Amino acid sequence: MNSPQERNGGFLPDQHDHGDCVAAALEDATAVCGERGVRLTPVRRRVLEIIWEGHRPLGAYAILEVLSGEGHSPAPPTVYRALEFLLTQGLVHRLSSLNAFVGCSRPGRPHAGQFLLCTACGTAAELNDPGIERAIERGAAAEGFICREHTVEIGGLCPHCREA
Amino acid sequence: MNSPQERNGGFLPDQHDHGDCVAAALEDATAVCGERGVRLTPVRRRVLEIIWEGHRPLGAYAILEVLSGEGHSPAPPTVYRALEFLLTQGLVHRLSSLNAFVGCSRPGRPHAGQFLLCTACGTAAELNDPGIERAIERGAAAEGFICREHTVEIGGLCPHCREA
DNA sequence: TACGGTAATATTATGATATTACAAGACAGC
DNA sequence: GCTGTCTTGTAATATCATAATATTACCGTA
Repeated sequence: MNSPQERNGGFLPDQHDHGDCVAAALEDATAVCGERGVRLTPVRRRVLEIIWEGHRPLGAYAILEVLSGEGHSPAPPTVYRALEFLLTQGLVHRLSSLNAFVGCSRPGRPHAGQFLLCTACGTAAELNDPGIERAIERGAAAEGFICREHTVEIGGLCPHCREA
Repeated sequence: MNSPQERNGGFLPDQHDHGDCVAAALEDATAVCGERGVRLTPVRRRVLEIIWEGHRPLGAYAILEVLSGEGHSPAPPTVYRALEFLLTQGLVHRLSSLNAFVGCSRPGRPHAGQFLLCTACGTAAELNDPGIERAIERGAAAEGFICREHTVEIGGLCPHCREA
């Protein structure tokens, strides 16, 4: 298995073995939580799994709906709490331009990341591009601004959809 | 007066003549709308003015509240419609990380921009930094992604607040 | 196995943001 | 002044998120 730091955050072929993605993500999450002594409870684990079931960002209420179809119908705060936990642990990212959540492809330590969002098929890819980070840092510094966090979300067409 | 392309989007001194900012923004907006044959109606003009009354992003319901204090109490759709018009004409920007709107310091043609958002005082500055845009373009291209639009919102401390 | 402490979840309600659908009014061009 | 179009008003509702409080599960201790 890949270490958490190396997992592919890019666009994958349609036919990739997605079960592996989910399994690897859960394995990483279990490891990370274990190291930190925090608990990946059933709700948290299931929410993470639901998010990983597609490579596309999912809204909190979509997650809620999946859970409701499983005999277990939590109220919004339960899902939001699970999401908050996963965000804090750096296991998922929140995309503010979509009000949605996506699995982190490089769990281990919280980080900002940059996201490519395909407007045609809805899939997302995560970058952690030092060039972008440097450019932002430099642009901010030129205004005398101290950068603490950033949101970078790029809409467009993924490699699969650009052809269609 | 500055041309629309040249207006300062950065952090201004506290004591700058803010009346001039507002006046200039409205003048630009009037010119831009005139050229395009679209109507800067009283509601639209007033919403733009309210947004420009501070250099900090304002939520739709905050705008609504200001309007309500003026004897004129429109419902949310009126404000959202005015905002949509202003967005379309490139006169304001929407900041998704804040669910708020801020005046565009470079009206004339719609563009994405990058935003520095001070978490201490709430002011915003607009960049249009070719370095950031190039870095994003390059990062996206490396994944085979065609970039159509981007959201870049940077949280941190503005020059005034970094000292306090 | 009872106890107390802590973390997690459930429940209820509400706040905040945004949109839909349709009716009524204002305006420009003829 | 008509006529068609653009704009605004109005009511209802959808969507996203959190507050406040209560309850339950789990853990260590004895």
